[in-house]
Amino acid sequence: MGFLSNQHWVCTQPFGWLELPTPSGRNPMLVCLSLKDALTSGVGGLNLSVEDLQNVAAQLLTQQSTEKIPSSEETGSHVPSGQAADTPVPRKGTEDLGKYCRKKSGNRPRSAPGDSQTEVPGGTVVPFQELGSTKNSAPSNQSKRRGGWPKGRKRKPELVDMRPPKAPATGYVLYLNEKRKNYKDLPFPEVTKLLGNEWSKLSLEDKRVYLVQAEVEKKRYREELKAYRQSDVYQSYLDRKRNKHLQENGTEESDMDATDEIEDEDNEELYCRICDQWFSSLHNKKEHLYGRQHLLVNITTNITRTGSLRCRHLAMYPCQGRGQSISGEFTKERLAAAEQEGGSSGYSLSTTSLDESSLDGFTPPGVPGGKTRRQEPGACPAPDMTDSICRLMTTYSEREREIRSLSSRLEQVRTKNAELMSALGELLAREGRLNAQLETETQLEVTLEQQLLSLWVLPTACLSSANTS
DNA sequence: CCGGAACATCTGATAGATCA
DNA sequence: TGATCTATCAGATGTTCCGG
Repeated sequence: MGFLSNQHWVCTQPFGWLELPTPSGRNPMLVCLSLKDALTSGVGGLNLSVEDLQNVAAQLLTQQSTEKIPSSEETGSHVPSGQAADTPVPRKGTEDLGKYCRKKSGNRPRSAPGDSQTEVPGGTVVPFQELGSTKNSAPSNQSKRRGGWPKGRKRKPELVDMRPPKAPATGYVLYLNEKRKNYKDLPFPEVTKLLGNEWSKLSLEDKRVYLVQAEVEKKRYREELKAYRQSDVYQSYLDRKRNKHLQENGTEESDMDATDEIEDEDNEELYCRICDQWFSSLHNKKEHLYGRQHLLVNITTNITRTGSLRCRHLAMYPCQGRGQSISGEFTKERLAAAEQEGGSSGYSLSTTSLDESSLDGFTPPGVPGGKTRRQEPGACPAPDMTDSICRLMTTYSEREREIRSLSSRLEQVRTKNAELMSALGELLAREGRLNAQLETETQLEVTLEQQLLSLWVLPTACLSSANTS
């Protein structure tokens, strides 16, 4: 959603506040616009110039980089005054939302899709509770306390002969393990906070090392789990359990657990071609598709192709979209449909979502079947648009470099500032000490002068008495 | 379908249960 | 009774499951 300010359109989704220059002559009314819409509904459809599009992208970049810099207040904000000055509700699909939810509810939120790791199912699905972990056997109303072993807990696992395989560590955990050594003197929660912060600031490229390791871990786990489930020990345990359930409830319990799905999970449906990531469920993948990370990857990796396709489209149908509502919501259904389409046609979601698919609803008069347009041969090259896209990309990278160098400069200045402040503190302390010393010595001087004076009194008295005698 | 709860990973200290 | 074992706690991230 967005609104029209004096000079700018301000929109909040999907990247937060985003300012667009107000096109001249546009009716100043409430306008619903997201960046995705701006991009997907076409420059022509929005009546936006190429410069406008560049502005949008530049702002997107700035905002993206701003979020990477810790002290965002110093880099300026797109949030209008009075808006969310204290604790704004983070957007869905961002890591901040996770922190917000945790803070608010004191509980753990769902994963942030944008930060999804390449997790594959089977991670924590062993029937742990039933098999032996005693964690869940604790009374639910038991108040939390530090340490100790609550009464009523079982001490030994039911399956002592064979333990289920250890669940695989995620990329984040692997990162924690490696970096934790560097902070041995800090308490555990402090280190976790620190490293959690670092992890969320890490680029995808930097995370990749750990994610790959996590993937190996996961494969190991899946193999071990499979072996575990096929073991005699486990089978006999299942039999015992089934019999027990039969005796207690009169019905046979299904021994199906999540590990049964292991064989089926290597499924293309769970793979995101754009981000090269696997997901453990369609649900997780869907969450990822709506997330910022996915969209940003889309934009950066496909904008060139998108530009050429779009300009081809616009060149063919120059009037398309003019005067249309720009509030076209980029619905989840459309995203999902676009992704499906991408799967079947070889196009990625990004390609479809950012160009053709989003225009499908705008079939120009007299052109039946919008989708057939994209196969239209002999489209015009529209070189000016391509140039603009190239310029946009250049601006993109220049801004990023600039922001990076400014960030590092800021860091240096801060360090220097801290050093100066510390030196100033020392000097002030020294000044205080010297002042105190001066005062002491002044007092001493006065005392000495008095003593000297009193010493002079005796000889003078003696001399005067001798003279008189 | 969505949101929330539960639980997994990591380390190390600690308290309480259990066993010889 | 002492030694040993194990849950719990801290915080962050990620996954899975379940109920509305």
